[in-house]
Amino acid sequence: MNGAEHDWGAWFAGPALREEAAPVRALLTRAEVVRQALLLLDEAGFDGLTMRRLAGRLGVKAASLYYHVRNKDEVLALLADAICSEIGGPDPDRSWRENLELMAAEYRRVLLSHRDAARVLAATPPVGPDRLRTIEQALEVLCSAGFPDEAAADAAFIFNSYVVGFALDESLGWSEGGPPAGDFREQAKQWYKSLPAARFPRLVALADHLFDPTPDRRFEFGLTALLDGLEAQLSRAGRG
Amino acid sequence: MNGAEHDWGAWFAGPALREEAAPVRALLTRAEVVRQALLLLDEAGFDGLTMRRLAGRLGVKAASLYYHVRNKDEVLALLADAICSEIGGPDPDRSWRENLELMAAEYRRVLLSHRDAARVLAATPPVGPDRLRTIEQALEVLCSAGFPDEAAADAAFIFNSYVVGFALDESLGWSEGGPPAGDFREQAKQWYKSLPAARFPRLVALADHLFDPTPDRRFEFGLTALLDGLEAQLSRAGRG
DNA sequence: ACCTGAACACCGTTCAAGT
DNA sequence: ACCTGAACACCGTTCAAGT
Repeated sequence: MNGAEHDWGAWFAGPALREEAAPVRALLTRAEVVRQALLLLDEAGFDGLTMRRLAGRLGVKAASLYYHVRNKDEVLALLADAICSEIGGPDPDRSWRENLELMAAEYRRVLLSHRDAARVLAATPPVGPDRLRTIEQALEVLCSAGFPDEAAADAAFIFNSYVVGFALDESLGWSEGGPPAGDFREQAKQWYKSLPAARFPRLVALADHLFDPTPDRRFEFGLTALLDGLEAQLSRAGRG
Repeated sequence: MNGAEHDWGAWFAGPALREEAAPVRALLTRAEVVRQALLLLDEAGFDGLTMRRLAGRLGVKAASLYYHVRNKDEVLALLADAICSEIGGPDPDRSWRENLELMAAEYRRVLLSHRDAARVLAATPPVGPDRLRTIEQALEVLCSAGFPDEAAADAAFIFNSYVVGFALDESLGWSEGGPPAGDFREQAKQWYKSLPAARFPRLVALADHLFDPTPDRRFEFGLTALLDGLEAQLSRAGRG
C-alpha cells in the first residue's frame, strides 16, 4: 500500500524497512549493517566510521560489505535515515509555530543524541524515507498555516538548514586534539579574552557571552528570531 | 602596534602576515603553502586537498610540509583565514540592518567563489585573525545598533551559522557520482515528483519550488526572516 | 635550518576466486 | 547467493638521516 512499489533505487537503493528479525546465525542484512554502523558512529565518531572497522564489527571482511551496499556514501545515507527515524512528528492540536518549535527541539535532541549525527546529515542527500517524512511534515505544517507554496518550501529549507547548522557547530566542539571537552569552553573563552583588545574590542568584551555554557538558550534565540520573521512574512502574504 | 605581540600560538601558530615577497628560489614559506593550498582547493575540492598533493605542487615531499605546519588541521585553519581575508567589512554610513545584509552577501559571495569554502570553515575553529575580524565587525554592528551584549553575541553566532550553513548546503550540491551539476536540480526535482504522492503529498506538490534554480532568492528569504526577528527582539529589548 | 627516505598504520574499492 | 584474498591506489604522520 501507499506506494511501496516506488523505485527508491537511484538515490536510495532499497528501503531498509522490510526486515525479518535478524536471525541468530550471522547472515548479514542491510539492516544489520546500518544498525552496527550507528553503534560504531556513537563509539568512534564520524572519522572513526570506516568500512573496515564496520566490517570487523560484523565479523566479516571489508570487501563483503560491498555485496550489501553500493559504497560508503550509501552507508552514510542509510545512517542519516536511521537517525531521522527517531525524530517525532508534529501535533495536530498545536499552532504552526508551536509545532515548528516542537519539531526543532525534537530534531536537535536526536542530532545531539548520536555522536556527529549532524555531520552525517550534512554529508548526505535527503533521500531516505524517514528523512523525507520529516521534511514532508514540516511542509505540511507550513502549508496548513497558510504559507504560499513557494514560501513554505523556502521556510522548510531554511528551518532545516538552521537546525542542522546549529547542531553542526555545537557538535564539532573544536576539541580535536585539544583539552577534554569539559574544559574546552573555558579554555576558548580565556584565549579570546587574551586577544589584543585594541584590534578586537568586542570579541574581548563579549567573550563571556560568546562562550556561554548554555547552547539551549542560544538555539531558542535564533529559532525565535527565525519564527518571528516567518510570522511577519505570513501576515504580509495574508495581506498581499 | 595594536597587539602584534599577541600569542596566537595555541590555536593559530604564527600569523601568515609578515611575508617577504616569495623569492624565486623554492624556499618554502608558510604563506606559500597556504597560497598553493587555496589553489589546490579550487581545483580539487575539499576531498582532493591532501598533504601529498599539496607537497607535490610545491615541488617538495609530503614530509617537508611538517616542518612549516603542524598538521593538516592547521593547513585548513590557515586556509579558512585566507578565505575570510577576502570578505569586506561593514559601511559606517549604513543602518545595522543594511550592514548585516551587506556583510551576509559579501560572506556568501566569498564562500561561493572558492570551491568547498564553506566546508573548510565548517571543519575549522574560528581562530585566524581575518576570521576573527569578520566576527568582530558583526559584533560591532550589533552592539552599535543597541543590542544588549548577550543578544549581540547570540545574534552574531546565529548570523554566522546561517550564512555558513546555507552556503554549505548550496555548495555540496549532492552531485557526487551523479549527473553533471547543471542537470542535477532538474534530476532531483523529477525524482521528488516521482515519489509516492499518498505518502509525501507536499513533497510531490512542492518539488518545483524546493528545487527552484534561484538560491539567491531563498538566501534573501531566510536572511529577511532572521533580520525581521532580530529587529523584533531589538525593539523588545529597547522597551524592556 | 630545511628537506628527504623510508616506514607505519591506516583508508575505500575492485575483482577474480572460492563455497 | 554470499563471502574472501589479494591487490590497487591512495591517505596523514613520524623520525632518523642527510645537507
